[in-house]
Amino acid sequence: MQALYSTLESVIRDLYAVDQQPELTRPDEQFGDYATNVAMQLAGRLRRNPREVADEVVAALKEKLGDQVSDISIAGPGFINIKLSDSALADMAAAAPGAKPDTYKGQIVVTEYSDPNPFKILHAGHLYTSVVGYAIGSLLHAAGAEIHRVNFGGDVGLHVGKTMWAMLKDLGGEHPENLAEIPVNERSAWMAQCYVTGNNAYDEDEAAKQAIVELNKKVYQLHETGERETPFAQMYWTCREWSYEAFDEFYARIGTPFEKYYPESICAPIGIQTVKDHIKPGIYEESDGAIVFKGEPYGLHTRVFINSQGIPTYEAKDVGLIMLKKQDYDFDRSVIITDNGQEQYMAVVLKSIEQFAPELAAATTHLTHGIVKMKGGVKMSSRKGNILRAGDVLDAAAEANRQATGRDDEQAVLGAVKYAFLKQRIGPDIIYTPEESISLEGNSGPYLQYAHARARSILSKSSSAPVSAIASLQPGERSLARKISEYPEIVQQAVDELMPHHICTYLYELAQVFNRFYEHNRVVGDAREAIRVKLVALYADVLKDGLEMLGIAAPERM
RNA sequence: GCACCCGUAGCUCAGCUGGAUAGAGCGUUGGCUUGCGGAGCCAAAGGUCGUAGGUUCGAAUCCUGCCGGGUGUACCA
Repeated sequence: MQALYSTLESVIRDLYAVDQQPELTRPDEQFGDYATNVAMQLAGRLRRNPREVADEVVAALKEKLGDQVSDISIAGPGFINIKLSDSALADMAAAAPGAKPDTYKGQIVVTEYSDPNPFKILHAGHLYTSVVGYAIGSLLHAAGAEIHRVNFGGDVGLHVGKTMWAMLKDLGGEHPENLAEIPVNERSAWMAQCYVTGNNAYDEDEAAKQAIVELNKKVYQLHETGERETPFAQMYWTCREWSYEAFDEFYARIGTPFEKYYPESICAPIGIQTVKDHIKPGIYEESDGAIVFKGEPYGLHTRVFINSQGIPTYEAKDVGLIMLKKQDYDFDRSVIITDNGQEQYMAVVLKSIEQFAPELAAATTHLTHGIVKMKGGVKMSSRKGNILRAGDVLDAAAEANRQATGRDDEQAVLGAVKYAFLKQRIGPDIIYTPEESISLEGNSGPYLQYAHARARSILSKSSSAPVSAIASLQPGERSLARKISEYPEIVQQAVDELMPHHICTYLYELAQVFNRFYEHNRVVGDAREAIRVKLVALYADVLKDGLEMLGIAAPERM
């Protein structure tokens, strides 16, 4: 591919002495292996007939490529279609499984995603962003980056005040000893319920609202003073620990571990300091007792970084987080993945940082995804308690898998859920339908896992050594080789866009091509067994590589 | 009000750095019985790519207006 591209580029330079970036695409198989529209682009620039230009380019290409190609032809308004020789195509396929881009070679990249808040419950959205974030991290890693996966969450903030308020009510006051009565497996649910209760009280009861605001301040003070012994402090620290234990357990279960948690309490001091150090016109400014950044000059809006009570908002903590990440990792790039409700918010935060640390703002990428919605389009809110919990999603998938196969296969369950999330382009909302997400048929995770296991099974039945080089291919074999050879280009595209769904789309198409091949071509026992075993092995290797990059297991047997 | 995002088959989505007949899964209808794993394969039906213009040799893709849906917009996260 790369060689073909440079050849095409040099041919154009030699012929026309112009700097034209040619485009090489993978056309419909009937047209060839590669196609370029460069003749039509050049025709416009040179004011010539596109077919004539194409003729000249084709002649030069044939000259240079020699037996690398079996045919180069002109079609339609001036497309140049290139068909590789069988051996050249087979060589490309053979190199496909291990080929990786070097886009991020030598770079340190910090990825931050999932970001659940302690004292609240993990919902389907956290599951989604964990899966997607993990896959994006894998893409960066595959492209050569040294990757650090971190997680940011609010162990301080109004939601903690709300939860603590309801906890105090439920436990009859500051009685940390009563926490022992809550069964271990009910801790998360209890805290989630307290949050909902506290949130409702905050909205409906003025006295409760005042009390919650005070509790919020009190929690901040715990961090300032390091207090851990008072009954209130014991309650807070115990429940905070429960949250992180639950998070660890969850991430371990789904296979998306994190290297570090950045609690907001850690980010707050450095955030406040950074903001205060830059109180000057055009950066952070005092307004109505609060410290704000005015985004209007940049087409953005004004946001509060430190409120009039002196408490840092999420904005200041995010500033602190960015400073801390830089201190800890000295990254070349920081990738933050959140839902798209944060897009304009983050734009303000980054614009404010740009005013005093432009290089830091420039090295930060904010990727946003949609919200997980239930079928029917109802947005889930942990504030109201009508949420689909992360555990519920996995449990439903496990139950469906059990119904379908009569077995408990955690790998298939995770594969189903992860793939259902990953196959969709990152950006728009995700309409989550439990029944569909766990489907074992069609474009699904288990389909691909099964495809891989099946291919391995075929290989285990053959005693034939795969050929080292393939000289010629029959039509079905050629289609398979051609599809396999596309893999590196797909990975490159996924890396360039940081879009894992390209991998999903490709792997599914690959499996379809294979199944068609396999339907009509015997492998074990056939005269062409050595060649076909080679192709099946390459196919299985690409499936495995792709699935694992997505964070999906590729079992040998199912 | 202003800003941003989204409208492709009954449903869920690919395709969007402009290109050759708009693709897939699910669902619907009809085929594939003895062979390497049928979680499969083959076929049919189903689309004014929200809408009206514009740019272009060429527009689902780029630009503008409109319609419909969503999000954000100062002391929540």
